[in-house]
Amino acid sequence: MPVHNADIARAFDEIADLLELDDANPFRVRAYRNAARVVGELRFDVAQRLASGATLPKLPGIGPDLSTKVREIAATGTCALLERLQGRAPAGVTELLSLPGLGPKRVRVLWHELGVHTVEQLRRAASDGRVRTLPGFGAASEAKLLDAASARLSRARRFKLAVAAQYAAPYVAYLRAGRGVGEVIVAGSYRRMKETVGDLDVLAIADDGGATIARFVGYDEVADVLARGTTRASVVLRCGLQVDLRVVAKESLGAALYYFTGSKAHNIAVRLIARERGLKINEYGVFRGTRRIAGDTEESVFAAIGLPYIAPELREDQGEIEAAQRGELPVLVELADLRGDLHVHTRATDGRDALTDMVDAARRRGLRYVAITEHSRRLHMAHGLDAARLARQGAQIDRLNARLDDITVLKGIEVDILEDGSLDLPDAALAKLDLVVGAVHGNFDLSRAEQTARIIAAMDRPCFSILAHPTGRLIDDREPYDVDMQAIVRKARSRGIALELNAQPERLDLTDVHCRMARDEGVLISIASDAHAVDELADLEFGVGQGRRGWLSRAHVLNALPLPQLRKALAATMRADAVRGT
DNA sequence: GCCGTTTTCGGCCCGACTGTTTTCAGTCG
Repeated sequence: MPVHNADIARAFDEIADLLELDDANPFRVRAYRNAARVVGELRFDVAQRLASGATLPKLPGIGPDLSTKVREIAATGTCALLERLQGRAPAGVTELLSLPGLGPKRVRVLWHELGVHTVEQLRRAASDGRVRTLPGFGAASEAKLLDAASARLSRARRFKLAVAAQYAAPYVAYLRAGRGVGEVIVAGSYRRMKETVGDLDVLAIADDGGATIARFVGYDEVADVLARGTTRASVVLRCGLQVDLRVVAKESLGAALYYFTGSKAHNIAVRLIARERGLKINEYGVFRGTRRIAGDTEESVFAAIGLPYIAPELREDQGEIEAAQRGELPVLVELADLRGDLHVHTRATDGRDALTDMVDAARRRGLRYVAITEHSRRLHMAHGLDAARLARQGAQIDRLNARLDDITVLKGIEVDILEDGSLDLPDAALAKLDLVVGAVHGNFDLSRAEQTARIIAAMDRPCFSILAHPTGRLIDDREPYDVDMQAIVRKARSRGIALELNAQPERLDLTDVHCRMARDEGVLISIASDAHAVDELADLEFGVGQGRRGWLSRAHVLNALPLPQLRKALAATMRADAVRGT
């Protein structure tokens, strides 16, 4: 069973949890948490690299001891310390730590005094009235824990970014309409464009904090008020999404925005830099002693500690601070940089809108080209195209192009990569197209070696331009298939193939980590909507957000190329001369 | 457990809210 970075990260996180329950030195706990984060966000597979005989580079915060444990876990899936700690604690107890209102101290009391170590046991103990008898607990805590345990047993914990956006936008508009309310901004992981968010962190500038808080908790979607002070409040909406509001003074907006955008790891790293300069950063500003020297804008916060502005999507402590210090921050791609969309469906297969409507919608969004890429015949459910229908659609596109002057329709296909690595349509049919987007839509459960070989075989076909949604994952719904992304990236580079960053909010596939891996290897990314309806072209926004998290500049994005250069790049992937019978 | 042009020891980011331990610990972001 191969061990992946996520497994190593999980092991470190569990060690940290168990150490906390053991009342260990909090800085030791932090070291394990940091190690979990660092390993989890690496752009290469640790176990694979070690197995190949290579050594690990020095990783920040991972010293001799943790580095030994990384190797131990990579080889065995666990380590002696973890097993020893697990032997001392009942299974499931660490999950209690993730419930709101429970930290190590209180979990320890629940466990030692009541024998409670699972969420279900906690729910029972809280509903029986046993929790309130414990030292440090009362009736109020008991009720909150009952709610938290019941909620955990019944609902999902994180919201996809696009779903959170549907709740955020009207709530923000409602808050803005309040008397004396100025700017209202959603910070946190939402602003960093993370693919899922656990809650919304909202900042509001307001004259009267109390009135704004009152308006906030009075919103008609609010199901529960978790906390309510003079400058902060927390609520849960009926959909289960938690929203936190902070009311800040106008002159502190930059500092507050910076502080509450995070990430936590980024903030901690930057505050260390500030401290080395004799400065203190908090949500009110940047201070030298008691004197406030910056904080009205985020730019002023960065400037005060000698850094250029770092875009929110980069703030993960993944090298952006060092890059900023060296003056080497990337200029990130923007939605306006996209000149086209290279993955779009129509009613001919499983899309909902007609070819002309999709093209018109793309044109209205300012795109200069759009590729029609229907499913191929294997996907019966989607009424996939065979060679004859594909040819007929090609003729239709020719006629359409003849009367369009401000957008070009490209002929493409989203062809299925079959289990043996062959493609679902004959090379001769593919060779007539402008581009071929290849995709895995079945046989997800092949072994890593088989899946990798299958996809690489497909990429070796004469006509193959872009690998669609390269890991096949559906966020919270389907795990990515097991594939050696490093090998895929290398193959893409050698053949001039681009990898797709599928912008559908439930896919966002590539991940940010893989995006950056591809970028570092010089592989172009196609940020594509995979739209099945006119409205879904707007999903490009989420793809761009993910791409920015993956450090992409315009130069790394295939569909940021002007049409002539795009055609040139695509032509190199369509080796029609290698196809017989054309 | 990590780290080092103030350091190989003694530090390790910072403030608000809650509930309950009547002066603050625990938790959270």
